[in-house]
Amino acid sequence: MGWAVVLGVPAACWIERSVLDKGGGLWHLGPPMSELPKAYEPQAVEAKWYAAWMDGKCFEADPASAKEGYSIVIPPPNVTGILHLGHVLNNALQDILARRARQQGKEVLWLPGTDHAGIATQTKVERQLRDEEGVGRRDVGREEFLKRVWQWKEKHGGIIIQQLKRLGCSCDWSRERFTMDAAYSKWVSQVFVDLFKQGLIHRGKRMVNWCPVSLTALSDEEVIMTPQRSKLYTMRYELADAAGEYIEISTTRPETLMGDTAVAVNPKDPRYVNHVGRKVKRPFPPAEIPIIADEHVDLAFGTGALKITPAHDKADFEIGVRHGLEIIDVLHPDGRIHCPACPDLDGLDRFVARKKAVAKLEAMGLLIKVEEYDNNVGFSERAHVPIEPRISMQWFLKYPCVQQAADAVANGDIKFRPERWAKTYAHWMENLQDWCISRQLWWGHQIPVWYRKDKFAALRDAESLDMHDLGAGDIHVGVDAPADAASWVRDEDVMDTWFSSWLWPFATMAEVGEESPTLRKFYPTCDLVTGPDIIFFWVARMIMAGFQFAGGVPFKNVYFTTIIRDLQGRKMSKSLGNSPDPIDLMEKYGADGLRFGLMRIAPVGSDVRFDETSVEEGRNFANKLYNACRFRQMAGEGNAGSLTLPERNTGVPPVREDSASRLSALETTGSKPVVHDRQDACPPVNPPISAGAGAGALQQDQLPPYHLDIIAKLDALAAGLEESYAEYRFGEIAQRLYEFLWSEFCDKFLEAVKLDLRESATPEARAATLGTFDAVMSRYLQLMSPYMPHITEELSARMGYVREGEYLMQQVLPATPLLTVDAAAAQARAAAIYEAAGRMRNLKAEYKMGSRKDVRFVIKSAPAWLADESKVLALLVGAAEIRLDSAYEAVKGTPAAVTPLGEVYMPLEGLIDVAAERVRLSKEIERIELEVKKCEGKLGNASFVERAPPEVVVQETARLAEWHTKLQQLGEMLAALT
RNA sequence: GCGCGGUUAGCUCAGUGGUAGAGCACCUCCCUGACACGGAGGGGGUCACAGGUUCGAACCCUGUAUCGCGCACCA
Repeated sequence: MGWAVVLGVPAACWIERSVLDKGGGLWHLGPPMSELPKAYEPQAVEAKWYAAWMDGKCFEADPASAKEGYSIVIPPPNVTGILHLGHVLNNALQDILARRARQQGKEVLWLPGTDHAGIATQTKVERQLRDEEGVGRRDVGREEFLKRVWQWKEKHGGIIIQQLKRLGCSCDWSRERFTMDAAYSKWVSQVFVDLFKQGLIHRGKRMVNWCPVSLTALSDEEVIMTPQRSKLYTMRYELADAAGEYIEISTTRPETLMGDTAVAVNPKDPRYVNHVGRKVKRPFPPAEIPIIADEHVDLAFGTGALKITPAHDKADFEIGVRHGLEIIDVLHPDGRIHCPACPDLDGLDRFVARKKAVAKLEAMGLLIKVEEYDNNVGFSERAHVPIEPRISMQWFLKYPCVQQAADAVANGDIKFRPERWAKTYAHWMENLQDWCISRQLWWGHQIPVWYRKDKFAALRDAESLDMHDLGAGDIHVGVDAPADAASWVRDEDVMDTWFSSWLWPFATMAEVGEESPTLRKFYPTCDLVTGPDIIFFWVARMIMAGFQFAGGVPFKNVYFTTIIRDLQGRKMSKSLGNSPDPIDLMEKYGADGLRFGLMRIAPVGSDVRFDETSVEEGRNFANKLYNACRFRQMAGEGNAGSLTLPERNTGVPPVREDSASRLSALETTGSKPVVHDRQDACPPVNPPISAGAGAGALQQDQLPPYHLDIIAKLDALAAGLEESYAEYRFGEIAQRLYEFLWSEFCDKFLEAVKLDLRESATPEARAATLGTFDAVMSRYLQLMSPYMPHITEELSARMGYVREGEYLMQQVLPATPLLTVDAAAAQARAAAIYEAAGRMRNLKAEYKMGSRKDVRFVIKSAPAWLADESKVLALLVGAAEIRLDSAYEAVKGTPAAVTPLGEVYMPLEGLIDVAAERVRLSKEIERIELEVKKCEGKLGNASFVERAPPEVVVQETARLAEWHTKLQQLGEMLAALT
């Protein structure tokens, strides 16, 4: 029984069975089929192998291993997240790195997990609460609300983890972490306490970015500056001491004028030298406010006079502090106006109030003009509404280890790729502002600070009270609550989500205070793969935390991915609906196809425009690979033993029991293969074609040129990949893999050796060819494996390149080249033949015989060795015969070409029915003459030339020229026939 | 305003001083025993523009245009 029969069961069929029968039991063949499916069907194969890898614990990292460690921590996706193409790119890259490291014999830890995503998650659950129960979070209370969030997380959270598995990610899932895990939370508190004790964390009233929808403070990084088309209002305030005299002021925010406590001008402004120190009348609520002089005011902008609203603008606040101005807050936290003195505005939304305030000014005759104006407005990253600068009591962190962190990147201890991001990083590090780490949310790590109950109310009410005003006995900062908890009350705020994320590389590997073997083995991590958009949010902060808490850099290399855009160059986003669902793409093209397609385009250049056709290419490539192997199966067993059915179903696809014999296809028949221990650091997947095995073994120097050529090219591929990996050039790797398989292996080698697999071939030729195929393909599949893990595993198993119970993904890549002899001469011959074949096919096509098989060629002055290869050449060219004849005298007009193999002639006689061909040519000529007439008629028509668009005329002219050329060619061919 | 990146075939993109490339799309022929998710052949580019360096420039330098991104300002 041969392979064709075993593999005759459609993949999907036996996979289903194997899944159903997964506990063991006999595996039976379905109804016999004649052939493997022609097209590769990835879905079931991918699911099957992922399950097998998990069963085999292939992804689990052993800190006790003697092997060199290699580690990556995943950038934890939001627990609410749904997989998008950015995730796919990012995680496919990490998977490639992890799988490649395993092939290099390293002990690999790819540590996965999710992020609790404070605002995003809380918002989601709040919305659900509102939709389903019609209540807000305050209605249910903090404790109950948090219970709901956890419930939601257990039920819906982590969808993205399942999706990453679908993609084939080889994470050590036994170590999955969540930023709200108890152990992780302890780290967060501990870090807060430590930093507090060092005096780096403090609490105070400051101007922060306030999100009126989420009702929380945001860090500067969470504010997105967005260009807006706004209006610039110019109004006038009357001078208090000179009725009828005004000062003109421009503003974009008239709705905050109730909070104005001054008007500022530049001290150098000649227009206003006489104004400084006087007072103007604020229109509503009526008040007299001073005109002050401050350097900050730009003389050139607007009227040169600036209204100062210290409560609602960062710059105004600073001016207010400098001049000791009163701070009047006229906004509620949710963005509504708070101004009882103006009842008509009080309680209105800020944007509604703006219109009303303008109307009021106009009615009072104080509005001068309204202009269209483009400016930038800060938007909340999550809630997508304009933020409000707002003064509030918050916790701030002064960043630790800034200099060390900056130096680490500058001096190359941490290497950024592409390197240019180092500059962006350096710039940010030089301009650090304190980090506002408190958030007025419930979902997150609560600030580990307790206040004495009796003092707490005072703290809350007295807005000026700073934490540092509290006596040491009134505040407790610690990981655990104070002993007499009843008399304390905890700070209500939670921490910014990034305040937990920045600990990720080490907090996932060890508990607080734990002597962790994992940390010792795998920290610092080797590579971090992430998007440049979170270089400040996450990367920079992790580096600082690494120095502060883990004694050094958290990673050695950072690979910044590209941003995936749509074909119009827009960012992928849910609201635009331009983001294809990766799961759909995987259903359609397979995870391997998606991975490979993305790898070919995405990791190069800056941004990348995503086009589904690239995924289609990936799918097509997988199919090509599959069919190359299918070809091998159809060619039969060669000198290998016969097939038997696997006795047990292990959840792994059926593999020949004696698959080892395939591994030694060219070794002595009957010799027992060495069985490699799983722990063996370097088991060869497939021994190189033996150069010295026992009787019957083929020597490499006896192989035909095509064989040596492809072996040499495989070695070159392996070496090339080594270089590309060293430079993280993932697109280049994909391209090299693609070209080898398609252009070299399939288009050349496979075509050249087909004769060796025909019935008529000698057993030796057949054995040599199958052996070469297996040697090259087995190693190629291994090289391919990090990019397309599923199909390569499948094919390696089916082809018997990997023993039952073992996995390709665990095999170490052999360092030795396959080639053991000098192949330069053979490669030169192969190259000459391939090139000559191309030239000869050109000739055929030129004479419109591209698809005919009865063409005969004569080669004059051919090298002697070509005699052995002329049949192969004939096959490559698609010729009936290739004659080597040094004495050949070509008839005049015989088509000819110069090739590396000598002059090649393509005599036409006997090829075609001359009479019929003449008729055909004559008819063709007639047809074209007609076209020419049409063309000429058109171009001769004055009104066409004048009225038609110029490009159409040009096109028509070009067409005419083409017809003329063609006509001449056909004429020559006709002449050659007579 | 400062900085970074891009501009190469119809499209998406490679290409670090030596004859302009790939895939897709297009045209012609072919369902030939691995593959039509395929094979053979073909057309198509003033490498954004202008200077410069060089024997030689898509590539190095200078400037311009244009698109995108980041930072700062924005009354």
